[in-house]
Amino acid sequence: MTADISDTVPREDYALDEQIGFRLRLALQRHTAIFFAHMDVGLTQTQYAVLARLWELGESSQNELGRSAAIDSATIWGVVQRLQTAGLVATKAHPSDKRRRMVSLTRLGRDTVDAAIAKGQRSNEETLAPLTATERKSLIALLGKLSD
Amino acid sequence: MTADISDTVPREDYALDEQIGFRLRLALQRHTAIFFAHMDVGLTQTQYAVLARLWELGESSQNELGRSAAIDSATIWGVVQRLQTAGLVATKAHPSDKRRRMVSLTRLGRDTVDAAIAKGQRSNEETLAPLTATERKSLIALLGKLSD
DNA sequence: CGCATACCACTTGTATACAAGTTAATTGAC
DNA sequence: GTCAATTAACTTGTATACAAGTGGTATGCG
Repeated sequence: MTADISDTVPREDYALDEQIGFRLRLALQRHTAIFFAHMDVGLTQTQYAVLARLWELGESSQNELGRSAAIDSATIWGVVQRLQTAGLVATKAHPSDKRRRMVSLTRLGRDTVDAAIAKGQRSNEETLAPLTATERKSLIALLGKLSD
Repeated sequence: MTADISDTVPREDYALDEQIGFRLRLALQRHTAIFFAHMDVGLTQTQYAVLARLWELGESSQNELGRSAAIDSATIWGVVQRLQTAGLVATKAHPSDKRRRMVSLTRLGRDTVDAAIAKGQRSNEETLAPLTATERKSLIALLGKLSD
């Protein structure tokens, strides 16, 4: 009669600090602070992601754009609104599909994202600064496995 | 006269998909979905983190509790309010420091967190399922290096 | 063709997240 | 002991994030 090993493991050690959700939140939190410090143009990470995708994709519908940046349709609506108010994107009706709202970069949006991408890369570098090149690749790969 | 190598790297490859912030957001997003699927008691990740810390720390002041779970004072206020409304925590004045609001688990809160910790661990397992045991340790360690 | 199904934009409601600032209480330097 | 600096709780405002649902539009299948 041996006790189940699980009875001997102090549960409190695993309640929070070793949980992936908490660790991810801490890491993202630190990156968020670094990102804002670099992004003097006033873009949030979400807005940056949308502009970067738009820069890659060219014109696309609002929901399609949201999906490509992992932003649901309720959230992308507000993001596009604010980017439009800021003059960074323009919207127009789709020529044949009346449901679709096509979003594209304005000239100002292109200039902004041109500068922002360099800043995004620098914040990326700073966030990853504690890691070696090998560790960075490893981390990116492991995160990729989690969300693919 | 050779061109700078940086001029030849296609910038778009690094605009978003290879950036740590975006990867962290995707991974956390997937974990959030898994967490909610397991957490049938209606706790959010933040509420879970606060209850788990309270369970570890015992009674503590509101801001102290927030700091221990990496939640700023504006956010912890609302979290504690909602937990109190749900009857999971109780608050009282600090005996000597009139500024402090002491937060503690109620009996219901203890029972809830007892059950929730097991669910949190299962969601942790499911999120990490794509990784081997070695990879899991590696990921946790790398994330730790980013936010320590 | 006609209709069930799916999709798009949008809305509502709840819950973080964080900057910036207010008020009351405490503390440390002198 | 006094006062400047700090801290705790709270407030306001902005920006995600996501569930759930609405209404208009498109589409595929019988």
